[in-house]
Amino acid sequence: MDVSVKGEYALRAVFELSRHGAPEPIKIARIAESQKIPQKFLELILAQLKQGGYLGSRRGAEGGYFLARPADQITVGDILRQVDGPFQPSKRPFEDEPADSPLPEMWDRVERALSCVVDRTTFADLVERWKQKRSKRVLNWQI
Amino acid sequence: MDVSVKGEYALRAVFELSRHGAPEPIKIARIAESQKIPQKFLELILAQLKQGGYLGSRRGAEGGYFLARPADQITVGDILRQVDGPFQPSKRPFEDEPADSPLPEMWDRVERALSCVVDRTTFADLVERWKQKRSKRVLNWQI
DNA sequence: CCCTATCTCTAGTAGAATGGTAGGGATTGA
DNA sequence: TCAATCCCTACCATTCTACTAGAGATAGGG
Repeated sequence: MDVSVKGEYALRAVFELSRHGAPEPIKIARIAESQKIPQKFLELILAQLKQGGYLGSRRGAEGGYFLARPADQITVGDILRQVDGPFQPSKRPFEDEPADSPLPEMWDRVERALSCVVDRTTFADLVERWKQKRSKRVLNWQI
Repeated sequence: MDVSVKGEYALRAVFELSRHGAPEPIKIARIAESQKIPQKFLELILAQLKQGGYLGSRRGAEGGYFLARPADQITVGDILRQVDGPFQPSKRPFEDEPADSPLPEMWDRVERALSCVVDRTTFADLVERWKQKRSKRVLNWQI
């Protein structure tokens, strides 16, 4: 019931792109540095996210990655599912399980609860919260 | 974001004990058979659950396992945490993460959402639902 | 008091997943 | 052209998962 490091890296990378907002691409190296992700590993992750249609890229000098659609149309759940695969709490039918087991119904509830958070949180939301946190820190700093 | 087979087995085993309800112990072999769990694997799981204080056991002939406390005082979350370890969605502090990242807060929300299901569902609840399902089936069968 | 059914404890293990690394090849902007 | 960048394939060490094996401890029945 935990998220892989890869998943966390993917979220951080997409957050970095969302936060920047600008249309010009950002280099892998810069994302890797500012989010402390091993660069070569990040390359694989970003390729996977591009493959899923969430990111676009440009190669050559001054190339880099950018969001393929607005930040408010990409959810945390999208990204996690893309890199870690679908997260069913338990393998769905679970062969040879007694037919009247109450567990599948519970797994449904778990999945819905999870979905309520990850499929409703967009990267625009995350950026919003990050900005709020930031302005608070500056406020404290001024006092 | 999924539960191990071991976790699922543990839940099924405790459900089996809860469903039976009686104070006399139930044999590993019987649980293994009725819930389709490899017996030797189940032995390890049950030992772990006993170690956690959720089950008790008696050895020798006519021995077996039983609930160490009433089914309405054991939650799904208890059992999952005992066998799979604490499920933090992401490794808590996550070293070298930018301090103002909005992700930790989101992981908190995920954890709370998860907790709302697994820590509020007791085995008494599961047995209750199982009975309802069962009586419905019988009803259909009679028609 | 013995014998057998049961739990208990320690190891081992094949296969998959995780979290990377290495090294070059393809493109593009200047 | 050339240098910076993404792209692609392969590899690899370690850990985790889902078991299996086998012997030991113990309690009830006869």
